[in-house]
Amino acid sequence: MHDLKALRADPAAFDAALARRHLPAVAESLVKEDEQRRAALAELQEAQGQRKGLAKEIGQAKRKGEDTTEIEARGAALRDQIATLEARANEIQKRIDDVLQRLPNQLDASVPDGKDENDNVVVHQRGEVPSFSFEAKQHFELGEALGLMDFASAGKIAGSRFVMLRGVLARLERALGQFMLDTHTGEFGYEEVTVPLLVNDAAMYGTDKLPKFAEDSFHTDDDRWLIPTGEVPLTASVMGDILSAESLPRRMTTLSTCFRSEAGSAGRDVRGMLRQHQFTKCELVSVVAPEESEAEHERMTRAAETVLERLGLPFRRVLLCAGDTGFGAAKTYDLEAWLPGQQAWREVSSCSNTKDFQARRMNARMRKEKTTVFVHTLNGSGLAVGRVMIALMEVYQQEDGSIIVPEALRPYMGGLEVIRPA
RNA sequence: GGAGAGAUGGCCGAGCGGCUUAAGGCGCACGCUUGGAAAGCGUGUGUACGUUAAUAGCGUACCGAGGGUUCGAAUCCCUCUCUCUCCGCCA
Repeated sequence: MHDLKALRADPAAFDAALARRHLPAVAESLVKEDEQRRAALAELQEAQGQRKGLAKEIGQAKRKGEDTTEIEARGAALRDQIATLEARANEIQKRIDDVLQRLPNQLDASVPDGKDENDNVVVHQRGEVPSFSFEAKQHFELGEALGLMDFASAGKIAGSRFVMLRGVLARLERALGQFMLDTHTGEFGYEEVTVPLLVNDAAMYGTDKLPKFAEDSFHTDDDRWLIPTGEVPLTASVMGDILSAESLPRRMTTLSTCFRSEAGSAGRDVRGMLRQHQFTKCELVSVVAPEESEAEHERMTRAAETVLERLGLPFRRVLLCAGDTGFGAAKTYDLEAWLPGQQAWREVSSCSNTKDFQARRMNARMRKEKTTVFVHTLNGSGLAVGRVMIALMEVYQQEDGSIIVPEALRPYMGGLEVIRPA
């Protein structure tokens, strides 16, 4: 959501921000609507004041036993007038909100211009891209050969874009999730939280998944949504709150299942478990004072990177350009792991600073001196468990199709060092 | 799923059509008092929008949420949400 007062104060800046997103200007028409809104509001408040006065007069007159027929008639007329004024003010407000709700967040000054992912900027790369003396396989070839990655059964019972992991591969996924949680809670001060996987409209709207991205998520018969990411329940948990300055920063992490309808990605990544309707992700969310969010963004991204480093997976940090930055984000770093089988860098984390964009939508504030200010919210994957597993399988694969378990994970795997065919 | 009770300011709690500008208490802040503290006394104590240079004033709205009745609603009516008690079912 956007600040109407800021728009009014500097319409040109508002349009300039939209232009960076390659969107048309709207400030002029919004400023006009806002003038109408305020005029209507002034009229309404004037009439409400009159109603208050009249009601008081009638009350006093009745107590004295005087006849109030005449004033009551004036009151009745006023009531109708107020109803009309109220309807008009609401209608203008709704028109403004409908436009504002659908406008993306303003980009941070440090975000590079650009059209799509080709204009993203690689910030740094960590770890060596491995070379193989044989032809590296893709994760699904490895997994199916091991007999531990079962797409056929999943397809039978659920459809495409689902998988059943078996045996030590199922355990590997579990191990990765535990390892991520332990790292973030133990070393980075995140509070572990288990969350509802079904949420209401308000939570989805507050985390900017509605109204624009309704078709990307699954909706239930009883009017709830399957969470597309743990970000939704974690962030929306402070919805409507006024937080004390001492309670910030608030850092939360959850290991949750996520659900995506993947409408509109037909034909993309159809093979394997890169893009599923259901996947596990360790999510990081921070709620911080406005002046802290930039530093928090770096800190959060470092937390996510640390997991990749411990697992010995080569990755790079990418700063998304203007055209590739998501709707709610002011600035986003993606972490991309190297997939030897695919010979490609693939996203395993996306860390965003939304600044006050979500906070405004869900009305989450903090106390500051005599007043309140909107908090800043950040979210990042720390990390996408399924995709990290894919990277791990491909990076640690051996010529015979076995997979070496990275040292950091062995305590979580009962000491297992190599995954071999079942 | 069935039956019942409830939701009021940071917290407790009264109010159940107009004298509410939401009583009273607790907490908190500031001041007085004191050698110092406690106690005591006094004053203040929410959010949003509008107006404004202003986080000063002034105005409007807000008693779980949304509708309705009325000249007037915390108070009456309807719908919904959540909490509690009991019953049923159940991992």
